[in-house]
Amino acid sequence: MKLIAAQLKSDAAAAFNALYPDANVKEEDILVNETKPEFKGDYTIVLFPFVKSLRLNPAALGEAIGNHLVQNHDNYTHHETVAGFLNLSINDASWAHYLNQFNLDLSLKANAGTSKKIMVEYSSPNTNKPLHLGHLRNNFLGVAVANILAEAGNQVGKTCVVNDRGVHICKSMIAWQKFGNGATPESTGTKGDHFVGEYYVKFNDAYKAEVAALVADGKTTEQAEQEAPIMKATQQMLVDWEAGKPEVMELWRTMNSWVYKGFDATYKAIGSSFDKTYYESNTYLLGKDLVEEGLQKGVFYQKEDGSVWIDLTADGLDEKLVRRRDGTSVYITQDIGLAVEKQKEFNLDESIYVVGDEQNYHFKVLKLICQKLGIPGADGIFHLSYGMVELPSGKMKSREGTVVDADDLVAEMIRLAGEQTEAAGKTEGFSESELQELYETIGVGALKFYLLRVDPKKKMIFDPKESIDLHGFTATFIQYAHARICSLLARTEYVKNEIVIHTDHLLEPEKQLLIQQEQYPGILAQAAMEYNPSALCNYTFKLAQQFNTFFEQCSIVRAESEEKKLLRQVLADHTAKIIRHSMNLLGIKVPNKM
RNA sequence: GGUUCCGUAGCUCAGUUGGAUAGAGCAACAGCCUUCUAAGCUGUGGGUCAUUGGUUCGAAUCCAAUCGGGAUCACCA
Repeated sequence: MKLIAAQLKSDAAAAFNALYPDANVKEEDILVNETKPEFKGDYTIVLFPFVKSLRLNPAALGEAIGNHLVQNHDNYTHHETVAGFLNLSINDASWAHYLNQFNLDLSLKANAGTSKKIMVEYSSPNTNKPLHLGHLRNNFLGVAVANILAEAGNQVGKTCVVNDRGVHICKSMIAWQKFGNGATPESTGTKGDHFVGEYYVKFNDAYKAEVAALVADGKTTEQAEQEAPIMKATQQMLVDWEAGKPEVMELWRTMNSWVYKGFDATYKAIGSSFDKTYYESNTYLLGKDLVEEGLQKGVFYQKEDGSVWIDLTADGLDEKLVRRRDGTSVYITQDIGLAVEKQKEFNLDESIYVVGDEQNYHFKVLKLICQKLGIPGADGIFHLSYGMVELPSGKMKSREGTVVDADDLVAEMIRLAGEQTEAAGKTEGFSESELQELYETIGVGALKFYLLRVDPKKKMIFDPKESIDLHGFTATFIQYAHARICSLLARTEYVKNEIVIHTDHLLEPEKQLLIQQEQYPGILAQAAMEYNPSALCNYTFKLAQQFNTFFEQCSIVRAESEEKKLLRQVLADHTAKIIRHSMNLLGIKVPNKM
């Protein structure tokens, strides 16, 4: 089935070519907009692009094309050219036809662009501290983008690379050895990732104290930082870990297992899941062979001290180290190795990395090196770069204790959702467990929407006061519209049936809602093409807004006729279906009543 | 300093491959519940689209310069 706007494009192209055979106008040359409310019409064709080549003034051209369309097609009833814009009115029968044909799955499939094999990597936690606000944006983006790409016809997997080794992990291990006295998450009643995070903080406190003491003894700060016993012990532990020393390995496994238990709970609460998890402890040695290979191919070169480099100055970048003097590999080398590994395992057309924009340079380099090495799938590497989340007071800084913890934030949002629901007196008819579910739906939904509604590429400000607002441009607003529709359809005994909807003249709110609904497949395709969930947020909010206007002005209970009643029920039903569909892609639940 | 991203209403953000009088939400103000859920609706005020120049029928959008801000340029990850 063809959407009305798409049909208009092809009809208009045909009209151009019939009237001006030399023009050779293609469908994609034609720009169709929704007609602005102050003008008569539903859709608008922009004439300016053709004015010059056809040597006609806009008014004459609009008149000619408009006449041709109205005379040759039943579905255009009226045209009017205003300053180079050809406004066309669509006849009600066409809208009725669209409504009867409405099938979300079919129309989306018809619009599906690609069918690639895609892997989305996101979340990338460290096992020395709990997830924070920045991780939330990352996770929400990862899930939403994966969902959207899958809906657009691709085969999509989700993966997570856990940073479970390294000096920072050893820090919390050392601190636990020193100060833990055998405490566990169970013994202290603390969530595992928070428990381990506390020892990471304890490490830093102890380290700071040791450094201060050494400086008081007359050492320079630099010396003190190097010689502090706790730091030395940490470095020794890393060496022991790499050597596989049993007691270190056991402590490492135990503490990581605490963290994973904590992460699982967080992921469950925010709806994140993965098809495959990579652990850096397994992948950090990958890529070593590739250095040799690169040397042989002449992609890399060796300096006198033995370190290995790649020269990217011809590509406008710098020289980049890929293997240290001592023969150990660096971060980027592991990433190249992992890219190869992923490719072997999944044979991807596209490998997406959801990673903050502070790593733009890193991923440019990664892709370039992979391409130069001729690694399969290198061209499909795509860094989905997103901006940092900042607070109104500025950046989050762990040193200043301004990092917003993910679990705390989720809990607070749910609590506030409950508080506001009760304050609004909307708890009647719910069981205790239903209420709990509703609060989660509202609280978590609000948080997700708040973080997803901004263009991923842009940095954003997280204003706690604003984020808990459940009015206006929020998930709650959309959820509320959905709940209203559900209760409305139940109350007015909506029975879907096959009768032809005879629309006697559509009212403005009805038509506006229709036009809005018709945009959905295009918006979804755009969101997939741009890897941009915020396009869905903006659209869905606009749709809900449009519905609310319609809801105020077009009564179903007191509809003028049975046809009108059914028409409005169908419009409401379709609105709810689109809301459910799009919110589901965003990872946001919608309640049937609230 | 090199590279790169950004600058739109008091605040947070939209603004399609350049198109009509630059739009939402929040905040402020004024209305609307004996009628389908008021977490809603309607209305008012609020703009040098950082600045200057250029490209053209037409610029928030493209180009250049300037000002202001962020990120990055580790034998860290």
